Amino acid sequence: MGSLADLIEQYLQQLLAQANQVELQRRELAKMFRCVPSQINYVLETRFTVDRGYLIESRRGGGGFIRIYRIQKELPRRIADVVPEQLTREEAEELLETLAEQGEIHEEQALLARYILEQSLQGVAPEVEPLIRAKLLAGILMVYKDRDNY
Amino acid sequence: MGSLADLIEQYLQQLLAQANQVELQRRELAKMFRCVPSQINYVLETRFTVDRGYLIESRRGGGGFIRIYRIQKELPRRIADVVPEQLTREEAEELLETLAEQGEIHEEQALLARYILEQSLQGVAPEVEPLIRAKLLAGILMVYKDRDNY
DNA sequence: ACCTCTCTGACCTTTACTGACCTATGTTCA
DNA sequence: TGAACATAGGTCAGTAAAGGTCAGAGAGGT
Repeated sequence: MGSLADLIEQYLQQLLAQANQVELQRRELAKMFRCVPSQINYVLETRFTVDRGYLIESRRGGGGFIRIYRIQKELPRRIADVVPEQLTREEAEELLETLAEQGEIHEEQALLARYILEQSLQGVAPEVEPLIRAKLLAGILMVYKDRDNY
Repeated sequence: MGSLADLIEQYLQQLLAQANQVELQRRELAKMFRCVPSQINYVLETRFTVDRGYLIESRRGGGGFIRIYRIQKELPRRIADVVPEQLTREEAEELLETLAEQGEIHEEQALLARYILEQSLQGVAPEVEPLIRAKLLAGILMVYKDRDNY
């Protein structure tokens, strides 16, 4: 950790922890972190995505702004609500990352889940892999959550 | 003993004795020990495996890093002692029953494990099934035990 | 001699960051 | 009114800065 992008992300998330909507000026923020304005876009594009529960709104020209909204993703009660029927590797990755970020699971648990997925899917026929991955992950999450139903 | 890999391992373990999570830069560490960066990967792959109770996380690109987490130390060994390399369905069944009886896991956890095994092994080629079943169960047990730490 | 563990280097992928150029919006004044 | 100017943010390609992978050479022990 410690890249500029990480710092900017932290700063914004800190603001978002207080209100769940924050407005900023790209130029100002860039000046604050001594970088080019497009760096701000980079941070927004890579860190504040819809997948992770954020929405971006912006306006150009005089009095322009960028607003970040945090979508109030209420916690799904059922694991099944969060894990689709099928999952590609990348989707599973993204899901775990999101869950960890939202504090649903610990970072270590996400890592362990990744490992289990990886190990277990060795030698599985490619056409059923996404299906099995989904069921497996659902199972693992159930264990983490200790039941919650299925 | 006395190989470079051993030295690097010692160094890292020393750091891990203080905090149970350590972050490093591959290039820096390599420079420190006057070796090529991929040597660090070798050490991580051979010494800091999940079997031995470690998890690795990393990021590439500018500001990249490698993080080593230590999960509970004795746990992986104990699980490896209990779960064989391969398991038939019946053997897995029996093992779960025994573990539940001995109070190692709860009855509900055994049920859930059965469910996960069943679901996950759908469509797996028969010749690798016992292998995957074993790894999967080991992973599940690791998760069960791991969960108790949080 | 052979086997296993170490170690290296060439090549690859991912992530971060910058700068040039583009588009949209507001303001001023002939 | 509308043309020119000022002030925002957007896009994208290119470069730099990490870590990952893998085949094969080297070293040490039996």
